[in-house]
Amino acid sequence: MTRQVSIVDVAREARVSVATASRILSNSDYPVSPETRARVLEAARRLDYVPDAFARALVRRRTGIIALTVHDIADPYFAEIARAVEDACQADGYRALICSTDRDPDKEIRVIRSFRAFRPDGLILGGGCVEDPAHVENLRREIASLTVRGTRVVALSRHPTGVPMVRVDNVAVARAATEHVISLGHRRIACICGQPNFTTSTDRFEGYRQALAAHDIPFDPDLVVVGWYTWAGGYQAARELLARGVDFSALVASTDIMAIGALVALREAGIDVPDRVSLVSMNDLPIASVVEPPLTAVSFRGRDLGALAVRLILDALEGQEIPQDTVLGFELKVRRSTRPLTD
Amino acid sequence: MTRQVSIVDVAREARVSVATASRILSNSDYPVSPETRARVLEAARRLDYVPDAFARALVRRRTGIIALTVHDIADPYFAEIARAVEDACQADGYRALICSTDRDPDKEIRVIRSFRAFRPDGLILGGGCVEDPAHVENLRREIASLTVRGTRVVALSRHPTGVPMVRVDNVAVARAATEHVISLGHRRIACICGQPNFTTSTDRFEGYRQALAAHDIPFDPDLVVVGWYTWAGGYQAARELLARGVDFSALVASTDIMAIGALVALREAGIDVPDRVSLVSMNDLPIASVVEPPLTAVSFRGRDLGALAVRLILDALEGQEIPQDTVLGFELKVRRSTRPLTD
DNA sequence: TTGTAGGCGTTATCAA
DNA sequence: TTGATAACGCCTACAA
Repeated sequence: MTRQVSIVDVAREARVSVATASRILSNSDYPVSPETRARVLEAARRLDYVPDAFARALVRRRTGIIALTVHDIADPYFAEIARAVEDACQADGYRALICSTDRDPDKEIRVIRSFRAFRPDGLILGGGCVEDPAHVENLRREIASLTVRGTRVVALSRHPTGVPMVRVDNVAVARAATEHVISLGHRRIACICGQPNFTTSTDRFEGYRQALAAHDIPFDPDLVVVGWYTWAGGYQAARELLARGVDFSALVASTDIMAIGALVALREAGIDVPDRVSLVSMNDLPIASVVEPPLTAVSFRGRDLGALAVRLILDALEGQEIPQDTVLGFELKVRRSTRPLTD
Repeated sequence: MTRQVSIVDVAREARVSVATASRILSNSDYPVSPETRARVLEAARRLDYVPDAFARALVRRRTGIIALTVHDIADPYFAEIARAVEDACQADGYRALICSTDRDPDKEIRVIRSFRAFRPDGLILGGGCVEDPAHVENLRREIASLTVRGTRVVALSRHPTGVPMVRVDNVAVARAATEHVISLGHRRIACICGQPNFTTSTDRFEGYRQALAAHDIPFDPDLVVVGWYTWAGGYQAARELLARGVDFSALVASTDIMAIGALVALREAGIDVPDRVSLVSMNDLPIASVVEPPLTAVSFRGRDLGALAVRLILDALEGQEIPQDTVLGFELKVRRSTRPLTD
């Protein structure tokens, strides 16, 4: 294990001072003669020199790192976001540092705290936020100590901590999904929600309620069931719903993944989608259009959220003012999992 | 934007020297009196001190970073691996630095090169490798310059660069998949392969051929079709196969994702799975058991690969010798997408 | 048990 | 246009 080749080696090899070598190798705009430049570049190439990001960060007070928290990188929704963030970072010479929080408030705090050691230039909070005042306060404090050091923070969902947001309006998303089945004549509309207390869950539940209210459909708590944001969660939730023996002709699922789980449960129970139950979901991940039947879904692009968040962080780093709340659009994609209510 | 709180501040606050503060804060085993320790810890807490990972890495010559290349973090297979790597890292105080290469050799080189700036303690090559001699040589060189500096490298697939591997035997995996349908009486067995020249693709294709040969089934190139490792790739490939008008009663897909794409294409063409065509895939991601019909698949856990790779890297960092080739097992999961050949 | 001081690789400030 | 040199924040001999 040899010592790494440093700028000192390059300077010596090119017979210039470290200062000169640095000016060239860090492509500063400091004037330097073409011959020296060529000599240094050549020396660096010959020695296969790669600047040390750590040493550089130490003096520049810029790390080139954008940290990203997600609930679970193995969840396709967050994987997409991560990919978008990664791409946007790469395009600007930044690196993404990704960590999963498992929707665990304590872990979220730990993760962000451990990010602090890396003095990231930016932090993107990818997942929804637990709406517990104590947690929000902890989070706020943790974020503040990053902000103070210059880290720009952006959240990809409604966020009670007050950080700038890039997001979709999840209330509107869920309302659109619910109104779609209402427009098809459905009145007994069940709903699979995510775990309560998360911004995303409460917003989507709220959208469901708003849609019902807007059409004078009485709210029936028996039609609402809660589950984890996984396909197993959707499966379980649908089973619970069926076990209740309540009557419903449409089902609004909070995410594609849960919808797919619910689809399996319905199929197992011999309930045809869409003949007996219309199923509508949200997100519209690629998988949603591949299952049978392809899912009607309110579609929005997680990719765009991630990419834009990076964009805003880079802008902020340049000193620009960034908007407090950027709300992206969505679109209903009608496929074969929903149909008009008959009989 | 204030200056970050450094160990100097903590030392001053606790009225000790920086050295003493460091000894406590870096939990070295250097003896230090309980009172001083308490005072320093308290000061650190009060000041909300978090050691600077960059400064620390600079002097320790350990960064606590394990880099990971994947073909695409948004591909569920790699997302699982990433998650496993992340978890294993976190458990030991390491951080994962993840980058997608898009199966582009040039990008792979660029990514690894850019990793070098971070002097990672470990590098995991998550995806299959292009078997082009020139690329392998470039890769080998890039890897060598990391190794020289102490980075431990592990690949998660057969790797012509000679780095230690943690992998499944993809030849055997594909053979098992193919032999399963053979055992069901199928003889006209089509195959959807990944892009050629990748270790994974060639291995799985080889396994398919071996199985045929072992059962005296003639190899028919018309039954082999190539596609991208995406569901769209599987869809296209299946369409191409159908367009050829060749007769087949079983289809071996190289991955679950491709199998799902193929399933859609078959369904669109009015071909029932498994009644008219038996479909078998490899990997067995969660989604494989959720589609209709649930897929028969050769199952192995990407999670295990990732977790073990981290384990080996940490061992190597401790000075242990690590095995050159660790081959993990697999298992055939028979579900409803395959059935005996009738008539 | 504690403190002093040198150095990790880089950039930036100042002089030349 | 170039070159010394002092930081950046931390750890670790070596001294006390």
